[in-house]
Amino acid sequence: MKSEPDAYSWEQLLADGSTHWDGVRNYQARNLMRDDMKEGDLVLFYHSNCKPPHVAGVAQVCKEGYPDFSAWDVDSNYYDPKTDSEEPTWMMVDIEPVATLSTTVELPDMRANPALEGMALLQRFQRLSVQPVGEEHFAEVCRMGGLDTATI
DNA sequence: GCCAACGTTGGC
DNA sequence: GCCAACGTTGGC
Repeated sequence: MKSEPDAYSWEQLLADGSTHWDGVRNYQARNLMRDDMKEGDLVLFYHSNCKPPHVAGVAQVCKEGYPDFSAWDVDSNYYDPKTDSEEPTWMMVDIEPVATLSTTVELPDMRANPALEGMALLQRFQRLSVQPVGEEHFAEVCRMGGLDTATI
């Protein structure tokens, strides 16, 4: 899951203890959160649009897909007037931190690692803010960050 | 700051 | 229903 650190950072998640992943307004990302993400699923928390972009920590899903109520909150930045609470269009999950990587894993290093070939994040112009990660890629990113997935 | 990709919007 | 215009994302 991607977040711009200025908007919502890993440090903020640590401080909050958990968060609603609200504001996703893309159908593909919505479908992943609604259909595929299950409680306990691990998540790479990625800081985008910063120098360099990097994975900062591992989180997990602590609440499965449910309506993103910010869509019908007129005061929210994510207000979507075309949707209503009767038939919610947008869904979110809640996540909580599991482990901070001892060293952040930077995008250029990920690109340089042949073991991560094919990872969605590394595809050119991959803008999706929620993406699936294969188990082996996940473990490799953790390893690069000094975290042994077996200990999670 | 640039710009490619891609999703969305709206005129026709 | 097509497609041009426009906005957003996000690496570089």
